[in-house]
Amino acid sequence: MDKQVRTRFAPSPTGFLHVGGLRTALYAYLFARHHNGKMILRIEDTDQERLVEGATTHLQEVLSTMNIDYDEGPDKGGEYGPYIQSERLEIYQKYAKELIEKDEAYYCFCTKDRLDEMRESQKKRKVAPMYDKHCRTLPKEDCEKALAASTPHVIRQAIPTDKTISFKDAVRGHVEFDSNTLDDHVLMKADGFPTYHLAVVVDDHLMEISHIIRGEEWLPSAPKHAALYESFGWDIPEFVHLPLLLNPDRTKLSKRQGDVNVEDYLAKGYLKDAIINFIALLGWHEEKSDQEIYSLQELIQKFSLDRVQKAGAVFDLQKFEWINCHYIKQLPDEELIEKILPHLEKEDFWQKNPDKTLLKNTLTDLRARLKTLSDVGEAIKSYFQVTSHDTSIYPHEKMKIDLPLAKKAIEEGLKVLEELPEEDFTEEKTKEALIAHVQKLEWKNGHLLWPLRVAMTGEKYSPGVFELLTVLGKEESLKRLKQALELF
RNA sequence: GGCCCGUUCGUCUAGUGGUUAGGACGCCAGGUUUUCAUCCUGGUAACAGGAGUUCGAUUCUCCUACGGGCUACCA
Repeated sequence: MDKQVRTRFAPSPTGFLHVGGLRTALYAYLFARHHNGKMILRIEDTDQERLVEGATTHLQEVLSTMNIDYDEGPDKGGEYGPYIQSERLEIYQKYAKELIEKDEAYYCFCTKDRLDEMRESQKKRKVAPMYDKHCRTLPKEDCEKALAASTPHVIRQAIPTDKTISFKDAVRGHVEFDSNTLDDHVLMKADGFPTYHLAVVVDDHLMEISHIIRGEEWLPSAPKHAALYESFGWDIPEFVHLPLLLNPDRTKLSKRQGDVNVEDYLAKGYLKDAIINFIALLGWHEEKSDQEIYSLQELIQKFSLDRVQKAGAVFDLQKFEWINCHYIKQLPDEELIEKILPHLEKEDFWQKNPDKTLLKNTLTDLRARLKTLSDVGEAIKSYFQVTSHDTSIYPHEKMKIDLPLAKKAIEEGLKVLEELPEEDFTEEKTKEALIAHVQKLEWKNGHLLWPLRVAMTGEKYSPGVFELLTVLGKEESLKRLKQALELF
């Protein structure tokens, strides 16, 4: 790469960060870092109506928590600023004027009514709805008169006629369009703001962006941008149109079919490393490799544009959960506890009994149970409380045990456990002792273990007897068993 | 309707002019812990269709089908 690599992520501040946006940002970041280049954050707020207050700050925060550490942007500064488009209006106006002078753009005074009518009739005749270029041939005098009278107007791009516009896309190769199918779309709106098409081209050029990495939904407007570069006489950066992220039904990923915001997943307790890992693999994969787990550093080292997939990728929650599980299992004790605490604080049982020692004892079992951090309550509540004593659980079909027998089992268990010293409340020792007793009684394991487990938790599903005994310790275990005995 | 893009197991993907088309998630079965979760073992499952090039195409070319995206003074 002879020129310095400069990529940008250019969201509009209209709300939360979409996972598709995160992937675009991630790829821009990975590519820039891989080539020792720069990544820029640029805020595209040219649509005043869709602005959401605080969205820019929020965007910056989320990127930062995801460790996507861009080099230039509204909050970081840089030599190519300002990085917020609403602060660059004079720049766009200047370049729009230049296009007018070059006859590459023209003033348009058409009213909304006229345009609506025109489109309506085009639809009726089943022709492509496009601007009819009415003002493109407006006599100069009329145009000047209208301008002098301050008639509301826009500036439209004068798309060349009868031309093939082609460009190279890093993912798709050579792409070409017939210029006659391209609309003379608006470059400058009546409110003095540019549209995306003008702003993006001007800014990418001025900010010396080398690779335009964005979603595939932009591919149809890329030829217009290419034409604009040509009108200005500028070099065209490399286009990189990423395949779309998809719903399970293969439409463009959207709400209604699940969460799409990064902050939703963060809040649910998906780890950021897991999110990055999962998102990165949606549309990119290392050559000749089966690897599934990648750190951010590893991604930077291995990422390349030519391994980007052409087809869209379904956002598959199950695989996402699996990756998240993987990362949770690898978390060291201290970190796991730290991450889990905020989710635990919502739980009744924790508010009543915030026993950190007990929590620590559950960690091994907890790692096997968590899909997301927010599952923590469900996963360990039986260690903290006896939630219910549903006696209907005891006469269980499979176990062929009825209530009197269950009671007897608890008594037998108690006998053994009372004699076991506190320090022998480990998985191995409790198992040894209880199984030996089962053999002595000539029972089946389940006849003793099942009632003990339910007695200690009051639940149909819970951790195993030996785990419970180990985590709870002698005192608490015996207390619970005796309690159960009274209840039944 | 028009324009553009795409198509390997259900999903994410690896791969090659000659392969038993590989892995992961999921699912199913078995094992461990007589619950659940974890863990281990095994299994299920794909080159959209047609034509051409070729001794041979999943791989190269074309066509068709299907899917998707775009089609605003939104981005």
